[in-house]
Amino acid sequence: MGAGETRSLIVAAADRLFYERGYEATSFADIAENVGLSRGNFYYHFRTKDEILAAVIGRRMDNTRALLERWEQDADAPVERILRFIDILIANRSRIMEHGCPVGTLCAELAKLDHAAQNDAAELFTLFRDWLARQFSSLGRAADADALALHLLMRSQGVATLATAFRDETFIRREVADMEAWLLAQCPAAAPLSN
Amino acid sequence: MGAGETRSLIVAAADRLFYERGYEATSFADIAENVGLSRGNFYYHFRTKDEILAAVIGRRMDNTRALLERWEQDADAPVERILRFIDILIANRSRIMEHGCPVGTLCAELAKLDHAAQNDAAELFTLFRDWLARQFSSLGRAADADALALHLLMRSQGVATLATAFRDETFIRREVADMEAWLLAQCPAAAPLSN
DNA sequence: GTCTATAACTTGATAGAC
DNA sequence: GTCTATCAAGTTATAGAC
Repeated sequence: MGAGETRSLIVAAADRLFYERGYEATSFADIAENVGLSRGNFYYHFRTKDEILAAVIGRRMDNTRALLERWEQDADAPVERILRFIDILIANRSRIMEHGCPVGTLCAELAKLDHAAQNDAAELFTLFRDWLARQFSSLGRAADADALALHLLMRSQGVATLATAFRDETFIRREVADMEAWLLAQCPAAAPLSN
Repeated sequence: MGAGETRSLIVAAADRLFYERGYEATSFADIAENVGLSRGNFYYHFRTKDEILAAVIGRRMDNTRALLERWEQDADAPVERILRFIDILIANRSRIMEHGCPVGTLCAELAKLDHAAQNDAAELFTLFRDWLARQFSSLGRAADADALALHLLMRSQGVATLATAFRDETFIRREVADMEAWLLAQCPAAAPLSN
């Protein structure tokens, strides 16, 4: 097994464990055991825990960029694209009820640890924020596109947090329906006579 | 110094540290040092970390009940009372931008640790949920009072999470204004002719 | 009720053999 | 590139003197 491949396995395992258990609660031993490596060998690939975290954030950045690109290719209409974003609350509901949103919970934990990488983690939010803002701009809401993007991000984070606390799938579905109704109400094309 | 008093000091210190640094990242040594106690003596008051967590959650439950009672006494109108709830995002904005919401972040962390006390922590949310639902009921929205309460809780959680990630006070104030507008729109008295 | 001393273990991290 | 052996420091937790 090549070094690059082993490194990828380590980052993938760390990504999953950081999400499921949290960054602080995940030890080198946990990750090494998960990959089937000895603790000693682990340090050949990553010298510090901060290095693994940086690699995990980088991996999530790549995956998120790929996801947003896919949404953009799969749907032409901005509203359809934004609906894809909203739908992740439904698609990932089980994991969200168990472990929350991967981005929101990582940012919250790093903020408490006053970790140097907290701004890098927030960049994951920025990817969604800018992508959503571009969709709202295409929708004819260029003036407040960023505020609309943040509002939608805010809702998804609130839903994820309460879904984790109450483990209530009905709540998720109700709020998703409310978000979709809100989205359609934001579309100027829905009220052509008012222009 | 009596045992009860020392115990109170420990719980108060743990409450603050759990909020600022997180439960997992706070050690017995941190708490003991904060209170000015030796590590050994600490175990006279609390035998396990779970016991401290239970005491901290109990303290927060008491403080929350007192807070909700105060809001109820300070304002007679349900709308006014709900506005008090929304206002904590403004009043506590600095600490929220640094450490998030004390309830949301604790629930998220305990969920990841799969901790036995995660349901007890969620009861903190339930206090707000039931109190808000009572206010919405008084407002003439008995039919969907619980859904409205959860919606408002959801928004406050979303705002807290993004405020921590982006450290953006303007965002908080904009979303609070939006929440207040939403609240007034929910009030049936605002549209008497439609009844 | 408070302290020191210490046990038993896990943590992140290193050195060096293969 | 992978391993074993090992390190110092930190973790929860206990025993026993004062």
